[in-house]
Amino acid sequence: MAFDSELLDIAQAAALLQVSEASLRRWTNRGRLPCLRIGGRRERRFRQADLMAFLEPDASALPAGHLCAFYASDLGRTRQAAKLLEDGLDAGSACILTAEPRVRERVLARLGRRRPSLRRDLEAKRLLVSEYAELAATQLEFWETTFRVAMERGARALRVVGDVSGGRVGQRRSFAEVLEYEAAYGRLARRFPVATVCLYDARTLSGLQTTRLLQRHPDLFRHPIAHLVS
Amino acid sequence: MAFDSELLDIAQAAALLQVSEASLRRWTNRGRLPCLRIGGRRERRFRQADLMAFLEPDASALPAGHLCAFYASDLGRTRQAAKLLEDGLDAGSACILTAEPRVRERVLARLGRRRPSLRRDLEAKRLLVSEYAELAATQLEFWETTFRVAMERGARALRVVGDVSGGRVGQRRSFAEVLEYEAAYGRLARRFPVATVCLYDARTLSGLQTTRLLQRHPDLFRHPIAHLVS
DNA sequence: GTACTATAATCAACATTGATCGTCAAGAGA
DNA sequence: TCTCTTGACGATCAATGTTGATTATAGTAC
Repeated sequence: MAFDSELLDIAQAAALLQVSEASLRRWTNRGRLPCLRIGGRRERRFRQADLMAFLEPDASALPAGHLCAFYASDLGRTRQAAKLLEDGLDAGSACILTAEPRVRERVLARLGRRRPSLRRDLEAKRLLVSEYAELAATQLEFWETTFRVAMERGARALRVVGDVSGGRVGQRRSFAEVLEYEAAYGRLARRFPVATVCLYDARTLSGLQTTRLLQRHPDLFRHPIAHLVS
Repeated sequence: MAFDSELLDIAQAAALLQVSEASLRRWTNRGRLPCLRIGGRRERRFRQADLMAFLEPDASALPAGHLCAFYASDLGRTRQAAKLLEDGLDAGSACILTAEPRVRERVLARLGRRRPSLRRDLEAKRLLVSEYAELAATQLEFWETTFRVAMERGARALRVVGDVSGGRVGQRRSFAEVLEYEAAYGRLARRFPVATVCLYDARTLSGLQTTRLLQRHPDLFRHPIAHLVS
């Protein structure tokens, strides 16, 4: 069977995705998978691009992008950061954890329990730890040089996990400054193959602030979020 | 085989649409598909544009899903709701607006200014307006029957815009009840080709509440959000 | 120009397929 | 555990696919 044509009938589409035709019919009937209809029998025709887009990316294989996530407890923060770093290291990415010392300790402790090779990851600089600089400009320079060095050392992908709410940053910077920093970081990170997850403490945010943060992380969303907040 | 030329012969057209030449002949003979004739043998030639136009879309602009959005002002609420309904009506979806009377008035007024045919849309039940029921169970039954009736009436896609924060619901129901309602609605809506946008007032939400709401609208996100909140 | 072959149209008869509905048991996830 | 999804089956209906035969034209070789 040849898949070289743009449009596929339901049998070809089922073979391509390795699912039953019944599932394709259910998915299209419920509007989850787009399809075209042709002829008096309204036969389905699928675009290859739609079928490939229907394959959801794996959570542990974050593609490059600028994302954010929220925690509602200190344990939640530790768990999220450790999981993201574990997945990144497993995927062979050069990873960077940025958080205040107490948080770093907890995350590394949890990570070490699940990952015996953690010490070697740190020594080989596959995992770097750092703390947010006082000045946003200083921090942005740090990212620029760190990303560049990592790429020169042969890294194929990067992963950044930052606890933005924690430590000095969350307390000393105004919220407007945080927003501005996020926007600037997004522009910088776009030039590198880096998957970034900014962690925020949901307990310290208002609803309005949370939505403003989401606007600064458009990679999170499946659809354009022009009207997510207004 | 190359399809880059403007005119396709019947073999190329059949390959493009993944149908038999016999069907193309039948469709052209009955005038359902335009084609050009050439030479003393009256051979068929097809324009690519005609072939693509013969493919009928089966999904509306927005794919089905259960989304939410936030507003920070009454005007923002009106604007978002009107825009979503306008897009839905343009896409041919059967649309439903659920909000308290004062909000409905404003949304319909704004929509009417941009859409002269609004009155006919209402009369033809392409656009329904309603209000949230006191009991969640009652409201869920309303959705079930409304969706079913709309589909039986020939609707190919549905669109729901609901102002959850507004009116009685936001005030009388506890936040936990809202969360539970959203989860139940999500399970119900999954069975229909419906694109739903639940509108929330960001001014009345805490950061924690906002993140909990986001968890109940996983269709918003590009990636699984198992770790978006913890 | 002629002769020959390949091709497309047309028509008819028949076999196949896909859509739609319902049901149901096994499996995957929460 | 319970719920939802998936794959599979059956039945029905109408459109589609297939095949064959015939005819006239297009393309090609001479």
